[in-house]
Amino acid sequence: MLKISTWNINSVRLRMPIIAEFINSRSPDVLCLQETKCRDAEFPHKDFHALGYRHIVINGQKGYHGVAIISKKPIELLDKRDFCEKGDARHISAQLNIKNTAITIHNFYVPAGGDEPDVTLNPKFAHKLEFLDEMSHWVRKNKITQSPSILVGDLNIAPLENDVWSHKALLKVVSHTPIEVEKLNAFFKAGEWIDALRHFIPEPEKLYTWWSYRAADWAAADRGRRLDHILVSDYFANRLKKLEILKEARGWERPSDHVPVTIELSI
DNA sequence: ATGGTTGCTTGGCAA
Repeated sequence: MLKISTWNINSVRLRMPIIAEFINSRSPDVLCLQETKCRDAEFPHKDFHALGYRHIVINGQKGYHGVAIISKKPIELLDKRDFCEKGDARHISAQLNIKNTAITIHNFYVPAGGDEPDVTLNPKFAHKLEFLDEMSHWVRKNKITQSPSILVGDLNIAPLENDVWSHKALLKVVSHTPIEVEKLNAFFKAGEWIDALRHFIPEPEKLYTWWSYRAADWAAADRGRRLDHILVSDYFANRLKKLEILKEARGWERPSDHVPVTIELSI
């Protein structure tokens, strides 16, 4: 079995106590983090080593973005791809070998896209759409899904109607606009990815991984969105065994606004 | 319709 988790941590240094809490209770083989928000030299390697994770690859930058793959078993760094050539730390990939099977793990932090869903008024929204187009091109050109591949991360889009608390209320809110959903679906199609979360919990059940910091009472309002995703290539179609979306982590001490998502795969 | 919070860093952005 392979147990892999993804979590937008919103500052890895600040969140180390709850990362330890998560690791001690769930103990994934591989933990993928987004929004680490520190330079590579500032990454808390020692804390992860002490928790039993000695194999770490990181793509960090000062203050913004940043992704990491943290593993109990040896992993090999494959790539840190600069989508849209902006120098942002939004992707890292690594290879994990289990029982003579080479598994590629891609960890993404897709641009949030700002507040205004208009490419002419908002360059951040244009960047987000361009980033998604480039992802589709990349997955097709490099035949990413023709070998055993797992893609995780904060894709900053909730594609399905029940991936948000109100489809109608969010149609003009960045993360759920039709153009973003169309681009993300094009990416899904380009790789023939399997949506692992919806494999376990199909529509029309509501499914969220993020709750805003701005709600007075996030749990009572429960106005969430499914922004975090795990996609697997065809190799894993009959190997998906278990899913956990750890909603309670949103209520932990000094939480991230995202919660950890974990799947188990048989290899 | 608007404002609400958090993190990085100390003045505003970005989310």
